[in-house]
Parts: sequence; structure tokens; C-alpha cells
Amino acid sequence: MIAKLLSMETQGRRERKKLQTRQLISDVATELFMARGFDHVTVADVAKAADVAVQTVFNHFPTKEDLLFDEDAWWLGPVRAIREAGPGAGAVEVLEQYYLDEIRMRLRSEHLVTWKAFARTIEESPALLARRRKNADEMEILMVQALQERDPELGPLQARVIAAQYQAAQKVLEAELARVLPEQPEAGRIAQYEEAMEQAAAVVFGALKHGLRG
Amino acid sequence: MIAKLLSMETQGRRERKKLQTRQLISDVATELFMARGFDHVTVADVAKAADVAVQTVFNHFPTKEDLLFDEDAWWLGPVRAIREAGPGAGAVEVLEQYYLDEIRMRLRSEHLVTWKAFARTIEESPALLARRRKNADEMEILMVQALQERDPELGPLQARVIAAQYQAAQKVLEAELARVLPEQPEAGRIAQYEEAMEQAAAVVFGALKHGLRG
DNA sequence: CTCCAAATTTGTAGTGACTACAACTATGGA
DNA sequence: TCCATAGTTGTAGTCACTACAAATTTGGAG
Repeated sequence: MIAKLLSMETQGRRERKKLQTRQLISDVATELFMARGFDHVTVADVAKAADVAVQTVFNHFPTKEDLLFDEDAWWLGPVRAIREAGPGAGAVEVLEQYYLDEIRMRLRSEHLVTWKAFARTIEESPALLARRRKNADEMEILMVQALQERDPELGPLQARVIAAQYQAAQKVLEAELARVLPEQPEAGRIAQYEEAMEQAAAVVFGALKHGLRG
Repeated sequence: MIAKLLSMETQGRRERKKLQTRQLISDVATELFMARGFDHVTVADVAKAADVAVQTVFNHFPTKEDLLFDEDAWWLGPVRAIREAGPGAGAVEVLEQYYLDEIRMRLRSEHLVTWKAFARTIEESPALLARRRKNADEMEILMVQALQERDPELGPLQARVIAAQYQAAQKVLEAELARVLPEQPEAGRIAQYEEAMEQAAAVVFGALKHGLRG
């Protein structure tokens, strides 16, 4: 009973150990995948490296891909942004602002190098590319719901168009980011990367807001 | 030598038999998938039903999904439309016209019922959904090339935006078509379906051309 | 018609993700 | 101290797919 109150951190050795094991597996897996490439590492390899049974891996992660796409559904960020935004501003403006913030955050993060390597790992694996597409699809569906809850005036078709077009925009900008960032991003050039991405975002979101003919 | 000239139809009993086998496998597979659902039919089932070895199936089709997504890359239609269009009209207009023609064609086809069932089969299978996403991605990449070849003025980012936004539009409209068409489409109501799709297309392409704020 | 070389088909063995399930072990609490 | 339960492990099996060698079919040369 009381334990439930402190649930955030640790609610008993048992749960703690379980989370530890889970984290260990995830970390070991991520390291192996980034080093050798997702498709050249078997789940058995991961299990052996983490010193657990193969079954234990599947007890914690439903699929091999989940070993990498672990951390709390960060790809749903845009949906949260819509949910948290008041009904004041237009949806596209909210999403544009969210994306700009997100990019700046990532570029300034100490994990920038890791992020780039992570992106490359995905790009090199058909299975992970498929998973990324699936995540994008899921995001789009949830965004349609979020948009309609935020503004009941919005028709279903309208909402789907906004969600789909945002997803398209995000995809293009992620690709652009991959182009802009060199293999080993340099801390001294972050301002340059940011400048390039802001320009690209202006073009892409400009097309969303004012149309391809505008 | 001479055989090569008549290559379209039949260039020898050998090739003909091979194509026959291929066609038989594809037909049998499609039937089974539509009847029982893609995920509830194994490749071994298909092989048995077509009275060939499992290996033979894989000799003709690289993956199980290819058994259904067989016929000559119809999903690249929009790319062909761009390639065939003169440099006169704007890209978006070409694509809008293409999509409207395509929809009208499909609605008027004698295979409308089959089309609906086909779409449902895809919708019910995670593996086929993944494949559809992959096809869409492939289409988008080729469209970027086509757009840039057609109009060298067009910057890479611009081209990517157009391709991605068209893909988004198509996705939304395909979903809308699935909603508009009942399980058993009736020939007498084709005009209604068409009307509904034309309206939806106007909304979706309107957003592409004039922006979400327009 | 006969026979060879190439094209196809087939069977065998194996890999790897993933599932079902039963046995085993550690742990929290009575 | 002991038990019910959560978590781990091992075993056996399914299914898509690959590699490869053996068997079969076929087109064409002599």
C-alpha cells in the first residue's frame, strides 16, 4: 500500500531487479546493434552478452526491434504537443514550434553524436526502417484523435490531412537533418546545423501552411 | 534470335511453362490469402495447393508478400504520370489529375469488388501493412527523382516536399475510399462513390495546393 | 531420334525470430 | 520457517527464408 506511494523510484528489490535486468538487456543490445549493425546481431547474441536466457529477452521485449526502440515512445512527441497546447493557436503552428524546439534540443544535447549513430543504425537495417514507418503510422493515427479532441469543429478528413501532412513534413526534415549532420558532429558547428535546419523547416512548413503553389 | 522478336507473348515452351507455374502459384496464393487471411496461410499451404515444392514458390517470389503484391508495380503509377507529363503543367496538378483518373478507373472496373476485398486483406495483416508502407516509401523516392529530372530548376528539398506531401495525400484518400466503399460495392451506386471521392480529393489536394491555412 | 548442356524443380539441412509451456529459482510476506 | 507468486530458464516447435546438391525437364545439336 505504502509502497505504491513511492512507486516512481523503487518499489521493492524484486521490481528493482527486474528493471535492472531489463535495462541491462536494452543497453547491451543497443551497444551491439550500433557496433555491428542490427541485422548482424541475433537475439541469442544479445542474450549471451547480457548473460541471460533468450527467453528472458523476450519476457521483457516483445520483438527484437523493441530492444532499440525502447525508451518511452519519444516518437509520439508531436501528439503530446498537440494535447498540451491550448485551443488558441492553429495546429500547424503548434507542430512547427514543437519541431523547431525538438531539433534545437537534440542539437544541443550531449548525446548528439549518439543520435547520429543511432539514426545511421536505423538507416542500415530494413527491419528498423520498417519499424520506423510503423511508428510514424501510429503517431499519425493518435494525432488525428488528438486534433479532433482539441478542436471538435475539425472534420475527420481535415484532421487526417493535417496529421498526414505533418508526418510527411517530419519525414522530410529528419532526412534533411541526416544530410546536414556529418558522421561526427562537431560541437563548435552546432549553430551552423541549427541555421540549416531552421531554413529547411521554414521551407517545409511554409509549404504546409501556404501550399505548394504559394 | 528470332524468338526475341516475339518475346511479348511466348518465347518457347520453356518460358511459357515457367510463367504458367508462376501465375498458378500467384493465383492460388491470392485466393487463399483473400479467403483465410494472409497471416493464417503458410507458404507451405500455398505450395501444397499449387502442387509444387515450397522451394519453387521461393524460386518465383522472393518473399511471401510478393505473392500478393505481384502485378507489375502498379503503385508506381504516380511516378509514371510525372515522367509522362510534359514540363508544361505544375507537378501537383499532374498528380491530382492522375489520382482522379485512377480512382474513376478503379470504380468503373469490373474488379471493384475484388479491389475492396483485396484492400481489406491488406488492412487485416500487419505484414502486408508493412509492405504497403515500404512500397509507398519506394514510390516517394522514385518520385523525387522523376520530379527533378522533369524540372532541373527544382531543388532537392522542394522535390522531397512535393513527393512526401503527395504520398500523404494519397494515403488519406485511400483510407477515405475504404470508408466510402461498402463491403459489397454496388454497381448502381458508383456515381455516389465517385462523387464522394471527388469531394474528398478536392479537399485534400486543395490543402496541398493552397496550404492548410488557406 | 539420340544425347548433352542448361534451365527448373525438388528435397535436405540449417538459421533466426518468436511462441507455448513446463520446470526451476528467488523473493516478499504471513 | 514456509508458501504463493513473480521472474527466469530450458525444451520443443512453427514459420519464413537461405544454401546447396540431386533430380527432372527441355531445347537444340548432331
